[in-house]
Amino acid sequence: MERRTRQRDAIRRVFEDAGRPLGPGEVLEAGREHVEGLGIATVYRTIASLVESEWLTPVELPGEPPRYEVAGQGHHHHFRCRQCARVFEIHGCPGSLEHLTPPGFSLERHEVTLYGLCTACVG
Amino acid sequence: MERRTRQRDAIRRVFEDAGRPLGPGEVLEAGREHVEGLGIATVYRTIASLVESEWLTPVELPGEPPRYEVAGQGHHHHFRCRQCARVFEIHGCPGSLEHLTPPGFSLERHEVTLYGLCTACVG
DNA sequence: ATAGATGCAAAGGGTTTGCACTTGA
DNA sequence: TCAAGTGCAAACCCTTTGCATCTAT
Repeated sequence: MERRTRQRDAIRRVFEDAGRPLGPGEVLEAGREHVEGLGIATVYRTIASLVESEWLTPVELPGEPPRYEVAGQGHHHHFRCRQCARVFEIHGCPGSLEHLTPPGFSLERHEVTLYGLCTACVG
Repeated sequence: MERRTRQRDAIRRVFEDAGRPLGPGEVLEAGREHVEGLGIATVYRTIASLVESEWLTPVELPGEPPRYEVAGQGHHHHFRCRQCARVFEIHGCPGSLEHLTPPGFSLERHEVTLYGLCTACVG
């Protein structure tokens, strides 16, 4: 992926405007407002290319298909609202979890997902 | 699912012997050592039934199809080996993660997954 | 005897790929 | 110009479902 196309521009725009992790279906829907007739295959291929070039980062939550967010935000975790299903970034980390690692195992990284209600849904 | 069958017995046996979360493919493979010709559809149907009756609990890790483990083990987390892809139970928990929760959000539960190498793969 | 359970094969749903057409440089 | 990029449709992979057969009770 080297050329600049309407489709690629639209897809990047969609992620920048969203400011939260998006799935391929959401990208297709939003992208079609910029490029009529945008195809799902192009969305998948462009996402794969943007992940490859590290412009996007995959966001994988348990039991859900992958979402993607703009890369370069450093180590962080996510909070998923059980009411509206939106995913938010959490700027904080429980820190080293070495003390949970079984003897003889080697810890390399961790994932933490919080669940509950977001501000909008707590009311 | 009410009747006792060779297939159902074999599948429960497989989970009890494994002592770790298994996916449908692993269950099929191991189950065929007890019941020749065991079908994948039976595995899926039996797992669904055992989850329904709360004998099994789904284990969902980020970006992977669900595994299942014998229920009733209380709150715990998992460690996934990046080498052999097996998943192990961790008996421990970082504790309350309230301090990571954004203001105005309500925390209900959390998931933690550790990644690295298991004892067998560290060597 | 008979309703539940099984195995096969076909159907689904989301993702990937092949291919001819379009388009950016 | 002409290879990269796109859209369509078919292929894929894993999971679910329909249906005839088998079997536990």
